[in-house]
Amino acid sequence: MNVTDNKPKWSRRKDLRPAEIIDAALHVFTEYGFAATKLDDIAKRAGIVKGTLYRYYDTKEDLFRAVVQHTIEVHLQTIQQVSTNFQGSLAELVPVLLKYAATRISGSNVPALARLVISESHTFPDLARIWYENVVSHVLTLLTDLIGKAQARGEVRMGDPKVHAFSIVGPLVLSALFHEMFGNSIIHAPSFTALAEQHAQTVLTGILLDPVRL
Amino acid sequence: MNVTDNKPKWSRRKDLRPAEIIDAALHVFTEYGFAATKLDDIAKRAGIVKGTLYRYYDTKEDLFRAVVQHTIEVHLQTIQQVSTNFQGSLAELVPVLLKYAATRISGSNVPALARLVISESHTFPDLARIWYENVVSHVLTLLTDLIGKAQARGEVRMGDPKVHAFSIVGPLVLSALFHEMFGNSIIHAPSFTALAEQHAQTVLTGILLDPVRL
Amino acid sequence: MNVTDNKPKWSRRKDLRPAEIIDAALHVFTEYGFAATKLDDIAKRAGIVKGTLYRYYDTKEDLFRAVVQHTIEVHLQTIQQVSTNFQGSLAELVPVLLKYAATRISGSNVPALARLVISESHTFPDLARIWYENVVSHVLTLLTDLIGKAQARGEVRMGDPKVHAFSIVGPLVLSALFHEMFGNSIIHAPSFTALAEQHAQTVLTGILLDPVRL
Amino acid sequence: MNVTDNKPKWSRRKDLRPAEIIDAALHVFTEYGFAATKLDDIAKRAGIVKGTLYRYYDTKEDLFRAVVQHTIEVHLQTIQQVSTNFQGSLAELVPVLLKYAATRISGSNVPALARLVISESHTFPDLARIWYENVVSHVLTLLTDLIGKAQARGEVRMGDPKVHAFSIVGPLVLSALFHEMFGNSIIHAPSFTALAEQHAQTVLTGILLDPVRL
DNA sequence: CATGAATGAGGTTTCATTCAT
DNA sequence: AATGAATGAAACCTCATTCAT
Repeated sequence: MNVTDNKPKWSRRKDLRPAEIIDAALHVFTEYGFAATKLDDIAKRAGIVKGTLYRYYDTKEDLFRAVVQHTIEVHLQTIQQVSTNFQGSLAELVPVLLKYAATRISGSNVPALARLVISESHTFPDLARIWYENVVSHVLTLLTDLIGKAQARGEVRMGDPKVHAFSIVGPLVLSALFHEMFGNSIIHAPSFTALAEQHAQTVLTGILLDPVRL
Repeated sequence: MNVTDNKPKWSRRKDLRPAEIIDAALHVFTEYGFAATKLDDIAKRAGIVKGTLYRYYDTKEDLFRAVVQHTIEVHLQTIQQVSTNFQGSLAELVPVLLKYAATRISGSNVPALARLVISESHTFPDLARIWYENVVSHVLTLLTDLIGKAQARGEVRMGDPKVHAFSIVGPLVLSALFHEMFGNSIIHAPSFTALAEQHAQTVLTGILLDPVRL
Repeated sequence: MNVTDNKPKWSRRKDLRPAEIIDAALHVFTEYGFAATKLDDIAKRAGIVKGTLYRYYDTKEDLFRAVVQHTIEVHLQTIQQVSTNFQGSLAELVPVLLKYAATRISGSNVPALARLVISESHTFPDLARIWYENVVSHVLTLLTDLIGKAQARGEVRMGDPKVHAFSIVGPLVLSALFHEMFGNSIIHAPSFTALAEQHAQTVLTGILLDPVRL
Repeated sequence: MNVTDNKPKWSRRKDLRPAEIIDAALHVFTEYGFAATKLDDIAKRAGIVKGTLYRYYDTKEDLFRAVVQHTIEVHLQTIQQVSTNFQGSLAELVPVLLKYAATRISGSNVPALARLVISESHTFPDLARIWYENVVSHVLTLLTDLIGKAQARGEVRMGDPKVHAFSIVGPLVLSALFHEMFGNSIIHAPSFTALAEQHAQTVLTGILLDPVRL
């Protein structure tokens, strides 16, 4: 409501924080996980020495939290723009959203960050919650709202809107997980865009009551 | 003090130890991840001392591999039975399979193990491959084969069978991931069984050419 | 308590540390041997803590090699000076060389180092080779060259020059070994200088064809 | 003097002690040294398990002492026979003794044992003393006695008989040390027998006042 | 501010020794 | 008498953190 208070409270002085450190740390943390990451490696990658890290972050844990929160924050803007600006029916949104997500996922660090948050969700449950509240819930709320309205208009089959939302995004998440775990060389998972297109048609056919025009 | 207090300091249980160690190690590894797990904790949980671990596993890494492989092997039997014994159409299989998976997932350690393999897939790519070959590929192959045959009979819409398979199982995997990451207390994700039922109808409607009877 | 007690916990002495560590390590290694030496003892003797050792040497083995090589290098200069500068006949060299060696041996760490290299020659054959090439072969080559020339001039009896060299230095080496093994308290081995003098006369008489002037 | 008390007091129940253990232990101890030797390796080599060793020796140290003492004891008989039976002049003894020693050294475990005793002489000074009293002193006493008598008869030059003894045996000891440290492959040390023969002539020429007949 | 030498707690691993079988 | 599973006390080594420079 307050114009000056629409940013999440976990956002911190990003102005002073050298982006090099966050970048380096994100890379190393996603590569090795929290416990196996050495501050020396982060420092080396950031072009500084270990001791200098302590000018910016008091502990390894602080740095880790900052990395996750900062990276989320960056993507948060995109998510919020999409979710607030979009005005349209579910049938219009789903293909666009899946396609958009598919193109954004390729080459981004979102899947790697997601894997990191998954990995450390037991050790850092607060980060899991931040991830949920700032990333997951936005997408789910956008979808469930649309689904609920469409159900009220008689356009979408009955059923838990949340389940429908899972039906929509689940396959794409699974695909991202595949690429993260097995890479491109090990298995032949469907490409993000191919999956987005085909699954959009499938799931819309599955949930719309009158999917004639798809 | 007590004359009858002649209980031994320890007992020899060579045959039972491995299972007890694997159990304890699975618990601690899934709780803390590979790097943050202390062998002392595993030993304590297994009711032995640290040194005894080394009679059974040469290194921490060996123990970790044994835990993952052993746990996979246990579930492998179930997976193979289901995938080899099932004979039926896709329309019959999907609801049964999703429901079966949903009930098996609850209270099992499969999601925790999956999370562990996801977490360590960069550090132990060979384990990721084992997971893929023994768990993932069985399910995918079962589904893509059925889908391909159904497409040949004109029962299922065209499209990459692998994408269809992702459309089928993706939401359930996402649901399991939710419960692993956020637990039951933090968010209200749909229950496994509710999701399985509703999504089965959705996805079958979405891919079958003549889903009248669903 | 004391207001003026602001002495630092430690000081940085990067340039001095290696020598101090080598000194301490040489002492402890020669006292206990490689395997029985504890890095804690070396660190304590060097006035640092165990972890600091690893800023300078990656492993215990690396430190050991450095100790041996460094100590050899120090004495190498002396050996090379003597062997290259000396110009004279065998009859002149032998008494001087033995006497010089006898005085240098007393109170030096050469016998202790030799004992160490002997002890670990099976575990570190490369160090045995370094010892041979840098210490032993210099002396042997110097002697065998002189002996060969003297034989060519008809001054020295026929026979393998290498055996003659052994005849010259063997007793002094044995004497050093005695002092290392049994110390001064246990047995009454001849003093280095007495042995050097008497044996020089003996061996020269033994190998020279015309030892009138001895 | 007492007929029933002419064996050294450190000789222990060799009757009950399995020779296999001593043999195995001697091999492993001489290969790795005391500290780096694992009882498991000794046991494996002896065809038993580690626990069984403790039926015969209370500690690793006890076993080590037994190995050294037993091996010394075996060679002691030879030494005593030679030193007590030999009756002759120094000029007769030296070539025979050196040649005999040279042939016995090749292929025997005496040099290896000597290296072991040298290595551990700081850790086990009592064993160094046993070695001295039972091996070294016998040879030295034999030689110094003969030298002293020969000097009294005017056959041998003046000088400390002990130094003369060192002049006699030093080169052979050095040669044995060479073979132990560097092996046959690394360097070309003189053969034991060649050295024994040539050095015998050298040293006798060196110390005899009238070495015409050599 | 930045550096990097130094710390010290803690982890994995080894192995002599014990003891139930 | 023999076994070998189990112990537990170190040992080597790592690395987040501190602090003199």
